[in-house]
Amino acid sequence: MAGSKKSAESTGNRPATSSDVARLANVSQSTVSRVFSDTCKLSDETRKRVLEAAKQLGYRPNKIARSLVSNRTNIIGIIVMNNESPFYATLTNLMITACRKFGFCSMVIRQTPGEQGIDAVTRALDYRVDGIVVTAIEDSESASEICRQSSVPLVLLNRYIAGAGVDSVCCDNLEAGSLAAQYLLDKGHRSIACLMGDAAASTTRDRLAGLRSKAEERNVSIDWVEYGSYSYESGREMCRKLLADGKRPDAIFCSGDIIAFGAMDVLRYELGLRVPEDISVMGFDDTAETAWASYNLTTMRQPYEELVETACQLLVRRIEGKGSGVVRSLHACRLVERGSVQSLQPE
Amino acid sequence: MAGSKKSAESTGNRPATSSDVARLANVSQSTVSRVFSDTCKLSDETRKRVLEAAKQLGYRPNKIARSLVSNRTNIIGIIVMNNESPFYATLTNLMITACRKFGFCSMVIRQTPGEQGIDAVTRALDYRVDGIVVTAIEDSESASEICRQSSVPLVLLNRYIAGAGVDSVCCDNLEAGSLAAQYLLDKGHRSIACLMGDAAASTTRDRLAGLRSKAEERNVSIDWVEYGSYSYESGREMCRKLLADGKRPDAIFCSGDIIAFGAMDVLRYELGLRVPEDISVMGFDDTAETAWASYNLTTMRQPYEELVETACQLLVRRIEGKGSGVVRSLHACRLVERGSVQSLQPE
DNA sequence: TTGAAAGCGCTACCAG
DNA sequence: CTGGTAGCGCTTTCAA
Repeated sequence: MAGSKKSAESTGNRPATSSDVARLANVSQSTVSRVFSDTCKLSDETRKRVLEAAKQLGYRPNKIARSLVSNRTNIIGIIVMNNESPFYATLTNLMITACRKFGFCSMVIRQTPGEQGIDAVTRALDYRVDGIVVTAIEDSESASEICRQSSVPLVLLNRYIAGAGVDSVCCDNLEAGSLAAQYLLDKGHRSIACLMGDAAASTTRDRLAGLRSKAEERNVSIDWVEYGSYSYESGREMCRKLLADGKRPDAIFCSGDIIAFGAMDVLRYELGLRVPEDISVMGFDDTAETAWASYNLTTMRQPYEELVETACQLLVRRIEGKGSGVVRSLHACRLVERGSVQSLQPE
Repeated sequence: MAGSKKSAESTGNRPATSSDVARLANVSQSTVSRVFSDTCKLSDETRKRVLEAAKQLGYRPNKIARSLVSNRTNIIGIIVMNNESPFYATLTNLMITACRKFGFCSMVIRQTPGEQGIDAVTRALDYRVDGIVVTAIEDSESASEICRQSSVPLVLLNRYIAGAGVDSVCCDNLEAGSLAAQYLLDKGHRSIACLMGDAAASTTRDRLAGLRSKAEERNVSIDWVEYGSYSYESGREMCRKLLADGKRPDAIFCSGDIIAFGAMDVLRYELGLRVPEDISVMGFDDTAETAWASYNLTTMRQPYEELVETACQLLVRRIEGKGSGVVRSLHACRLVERGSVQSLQPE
């Protein structure tokens, strides 16, 4: 149709291609390509002419076409699930920012409730993403398997799989749990209840294990443990259930801040208890809301930036073919003391 | 190197291509393509053979290659900025889900602080996304201009540009503001202060305008208005500033829930005032935290799902080349009455 | 330093 | 219903 008029300053309505630019600048298409891929050996004169023509036509290289031949999309797949929680939302946002910093775009894939983890990964793989980051996901094993088959690097963020050959980056939940226990114990708390998220997650298990071992080291046993999920509602329910049994711990350790918020609200507004005067509450993650005056929650801070930066760096190194054995990168948490834990010491 | 062995059950380490499958199934490459693009006219026999071969090789069509020829990536660019706020995080998550429902993947692009809005859009355009959704962005005009030039559909979500020829989907902020005023007035409040987010945003302006016009209709003037941004900290600061001036309104209307949280916390924990007994607070958006017992915030609910669904539908229709003039889709908000507004009526 | 030509993996057209 | 063939817009040899 309108295709015959090829002498063109204008390219009709379709985006200009390198050939269009070449024609206008009176050079070969290869030369145009070279200008935009910085394969430096070009005369200034030619480069200038090309750049001018490109500008005139509003030319920008088509990354899809580039990807096809270079076998690199410069896209990182970010696979998420429970993104409603502030913790994961933050992690995802930071991850997108970090990817950008390393020159990558982010394809965010949410694993839908009914969906297998492997299907979410496959959707990313279909676009030939250069690498994949997984935060929460069900069935990470098969996900990692399919990535290996496609030889696409995968890193687990805030998760790990024992024994599996997958790179992972998390905080040292074991140590953090232990630190939390130590803090609570030092403050004189002896009966400590635990409100835990998803029992299947490595993070949940490690936090409890760390807490427990430190407590036992000090001859305190952790007898009251509830499991639920990382959500406000679950925090409420677990708290209700705990207290309904007539248990009255000195302190409640929650494996996530959002659980702590739910618990605190039940304690204060359903049971009429004061926090921390009547009962202490401790969280985990240090999401933005912890600092809000209504909660003012003492918590273990995850080193967000560090985690994300490391994960991204690791992934990029893999993408560039560097890197050797399986990496399991562990990062220290830090106690952030606010006002939700009472000191029971006579001092 | 290893390229000569083309008889292959295995394709080395690279992903299998349609040609690999064709060879194994003893059909032409075109036939393989047909099987996977559902151009139905194929004998069951052939289809079965192809599918089997594909399975054996772990073949999946390369969407990048498909995109190059079909001129459709099936990717939607989602451009966000202030994604720290729960409201935008929710919107983004829902948008990703909606895109998926319509068969699209999401490339999430965060406009970095120093970056021009147009650059963020350009990054998406470089990947030839089929359409773009913009929530927060600076300088939407030039963004919309470049989309028009590339003839890539754009829809503004929770924003609009007066006069510009851009599709937009938002809630009816004017009406919502008016509804909020009506509610506050009906409850007997006469001196109403406003803590507003970003003064430049159409949403902010409309909410205030709606509130103001309804108030004036009832002979109440709105004299105390602070501007800031949609953040907890800003909420705190505005509230401090408001009350430090010795002003003591009956009620404070906040143009976003997160502002209200900051305000409530200052009222309660810095000024020792009770909400709602001493002063009433009303929010806007209905983010998840509003229902938390600590806040229990009365607010105007944005119809999230409806907004997102509409935006996605609109975008998809544009992508498919349907649709006519500029659409400005407006959606009603609904008052959600919780416990942060006191009735001043003698009743 | 530049140009010509091949080809990335796919769709789509045209024959048969 | 199936195969051959021509590109999509780009990078990358290989020559000149």
